[in-house]
Amino acid sequence: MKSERATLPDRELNDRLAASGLRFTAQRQQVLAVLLKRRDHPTAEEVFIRAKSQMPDISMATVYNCLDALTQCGLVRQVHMDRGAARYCPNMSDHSHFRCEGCGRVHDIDLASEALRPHLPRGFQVSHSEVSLHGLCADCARNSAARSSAK
Amino acid sequence: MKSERATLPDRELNDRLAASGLRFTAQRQQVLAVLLKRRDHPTAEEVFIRAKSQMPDISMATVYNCLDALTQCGLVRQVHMDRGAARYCPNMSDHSHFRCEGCGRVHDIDLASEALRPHLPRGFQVSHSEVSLHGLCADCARNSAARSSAK
DNA sequence: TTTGTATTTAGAATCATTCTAACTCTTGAC
DNA sequence: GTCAAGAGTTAGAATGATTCTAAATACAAA
Repeated sequence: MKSERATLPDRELNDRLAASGLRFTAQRQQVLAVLLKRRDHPTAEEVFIRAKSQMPDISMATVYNCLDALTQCGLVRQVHMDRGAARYCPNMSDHSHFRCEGCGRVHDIDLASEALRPHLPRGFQVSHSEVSLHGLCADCARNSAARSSAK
Repeated sequence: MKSERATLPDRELNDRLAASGLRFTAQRQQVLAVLLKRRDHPTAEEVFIRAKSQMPDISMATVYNCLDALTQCGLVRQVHMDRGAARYCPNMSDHSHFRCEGCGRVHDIDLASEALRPHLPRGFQVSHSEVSLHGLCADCARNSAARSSAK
């Protein structure tokens, strides 16, 4: 899980968009900035709220459009944890996600989906895979252990 | 991935339901029968259509209720592949799913989520995990290879 | 400039799912 | 057996996330 530069230069965004036949726009820049600032896997609605605080006229439809555009050009990934809203992640390395049932946070896990390939039946070709884990993160597990031994 | 008996006796269903404080009903029996008959991971709507052909008065709300009840008492699992409708699987062994982008079928894959545990950071406790794979199944991969070499 | 295309926007539409309230069926107490 | 209480079923309304639509706007190339 290598860390990426905190701020991706606009030039990079521009080039990536152009490579997919998409234009650089202030809204797309803003949405990407939101995702890079706090890498906490926000939902589209959370992205909307954060983006709106900087850019009050942005609309929900545009946030969805921008998230799509950024996903298309390979700067962002959609993450599906529960059955609820999709989340967005700017960490493009091959990794998995863990959602803590205690604090609700989604953690990046260094488990490459590439590692699953050997388990496939002969002849199957994987184009994409997703691993989602649920449980207690280290902090919450410690707290819950402490709580139950205290009573 | 051991195969289960094609028809689970009603007695078993009754016992499992009772163990969760639920009653045996004709609708729950019918919904389970649908899932056991064709183990093709149908959505709630597909279950509804199939159940309705045998039991014309059953409603969608009841199908959801029955699927919940069967999930609760451990006879059925929800499977989440795309962002769309949840699917239902009566294979309770620890396995994963592969959705073929060619034929749309969902295949059971003998990949225990238990196998992922060693990859977790120290202190994390997993209560549940799900692996979903996408690509081409052996049949579709073969067909697509044949098609592209023919042209 | 002009013109064509991409993008943004608000709101309507859609899809899967959950909720609600009325009705029905079971079960257990008498 | 009768009856009340609690489960379960039902249709339809409500919800939440997302996509679609149509009009307005902004760009980019000619």
